[in-house]
Amino acid sequence: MSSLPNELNARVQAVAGIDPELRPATKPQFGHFQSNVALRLAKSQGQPPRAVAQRIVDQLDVTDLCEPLEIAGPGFLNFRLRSDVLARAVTDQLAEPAVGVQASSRPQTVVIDYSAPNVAKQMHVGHLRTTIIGDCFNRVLTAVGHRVLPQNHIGDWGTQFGMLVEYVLDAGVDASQLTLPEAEDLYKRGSLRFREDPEFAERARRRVVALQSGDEQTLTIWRQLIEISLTGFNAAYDRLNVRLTDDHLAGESTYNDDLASVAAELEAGGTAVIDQGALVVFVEGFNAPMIVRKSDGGYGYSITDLAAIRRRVRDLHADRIIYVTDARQGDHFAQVFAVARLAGWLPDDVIAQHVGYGMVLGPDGKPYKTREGKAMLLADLLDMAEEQAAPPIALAAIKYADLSNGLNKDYVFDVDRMVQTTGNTGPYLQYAHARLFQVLRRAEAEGLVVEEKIAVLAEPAEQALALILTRFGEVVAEVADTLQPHRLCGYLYELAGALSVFYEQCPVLKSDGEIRASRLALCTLTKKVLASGLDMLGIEALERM
RNA sequence: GCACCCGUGGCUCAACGGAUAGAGCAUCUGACUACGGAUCAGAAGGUUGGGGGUUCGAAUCCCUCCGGGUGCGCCA
Repeated sequence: MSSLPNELNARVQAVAGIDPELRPATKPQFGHFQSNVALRLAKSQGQPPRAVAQRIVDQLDVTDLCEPLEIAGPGFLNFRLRSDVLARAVTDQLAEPAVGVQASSRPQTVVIDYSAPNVAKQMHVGHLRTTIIGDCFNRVLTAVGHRVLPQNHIGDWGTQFGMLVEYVLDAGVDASQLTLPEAEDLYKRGSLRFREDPEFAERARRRVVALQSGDEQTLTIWRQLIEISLTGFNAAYDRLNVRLTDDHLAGESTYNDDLASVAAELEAGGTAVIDQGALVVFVEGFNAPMIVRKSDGGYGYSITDLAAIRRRVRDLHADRIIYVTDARQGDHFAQVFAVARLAGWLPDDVIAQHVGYGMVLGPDGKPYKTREGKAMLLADLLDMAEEQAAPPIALAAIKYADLSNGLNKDYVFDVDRMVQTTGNTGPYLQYAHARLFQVLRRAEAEGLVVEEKIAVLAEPAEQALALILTRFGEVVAEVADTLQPHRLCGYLYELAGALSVFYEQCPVLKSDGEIRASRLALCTLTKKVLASGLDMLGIEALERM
């Protein structure tokens, strides 16, 4: 079924001839929806905007949906829905299991590449963002009916593992018994020794060869390092309450066996050429070529991304591939996509997009570092927040702070601000939900039957709330399309605000009859929409706080 | 040198080319012993970094300058 705004939009379009671009009214006195269609038509029709507007109003019959139309200002059309129409809309919405979220008319297979921590290293601030954002995309896209395939492209391959394995053997430790922080410590000590001890460096290089040629002892230690890293990662994912599991692992090593054929295919097709001893692809618009194979015969980092694209399209049948990484990798991915298109691995009908996020800044407005200048650990950030609030609230605070700003912007990690229960914060939304839960629980305890019908919508506060509720589906669809979670955040915040006003002005339990029944149903719908929206953000809708 | 991102009240952020640029925090004033006051109502606070241009209309698009950040062959 089409939503009310869509229905209205279509009817106005039928009369006006162009898309009226119906939008929620910017102010209450402008009604519920506004259109500037007359302003846009005025020039081509050679008439004053208000005259054009009048002509549209004369020809338009929407009396079954709206109050009489108004022409305002320079020629805006203002629409106000009839309260019975609005009441029916929210009643219908309440009856839907998805409370207004529509399944996409064109379901896709969507690969989302996110999180991607490095083996033998703990997760840090950067991983916090990619993991939270990727998880949100996963939830939103799943909610609108797409088949989502998360891909955790962990850093489990590369020359550094030669060094690490060699150091583990030297130190005589049992890699299977390490914790992740201990492994990271070994990694750091190994790197140091690699730089200072030429003899060790030479052995480490030979160890890389052993790893690549499948030496059993080397592989065993390598696998143990991965295993203990996964234990650490999964603990972090549990704590973050994100949906990533081992099923979504597809680390760099996954594509190892593909690299030779990727390089060969590029070279055979003439896409890649030898330049200064390296196999590279020159792409128009980039001032440096993409390195496919280095002059020493090793592969560059981009080739793994190419191999991954090839598989994601060929084997996973992706219609859309989304990369959630640091904004600084924007150029890199633009180039990888361009090469993949040239090579034919990324057909025109498959969307590939890089969603770059900004940095997390410390209180000083600079990239968040520890006192020693290292990247802040993810676990430490969570600890800081949990000093200020209970874990589910602290987590909501962090996630909401991350998702409620434009993704491409840097943001300041200010714990005190994020855990506030007032203003545009995660806890404020949780509070709104908990309040509703309590009201409904009391209603139940008092033996009130919560009817699933909103019959009366007389008060402005009720109407305002109902109107916002009906917009839920389109907001979710928009976020699925534009990948801008802050729009969903803004919507939910607006909803919670309208709820507070309603709650203040319209007694629920203290009213009675049809009014009470309607208000209880309105509360039920609001609670469901809040819970659904919060869930898409990866935030737990608490019943009590 | 080339490219990308950002610049909006004291602070943190919104605004799909449309009406008087919206919220929150902080500040000030209020709200029935209050269905959860972890709330709500109100006040004050703006030349949207500067300057040009396009448009009936620009925070938004174009040009230019300033300021901050980032990326640009063999690290990922």
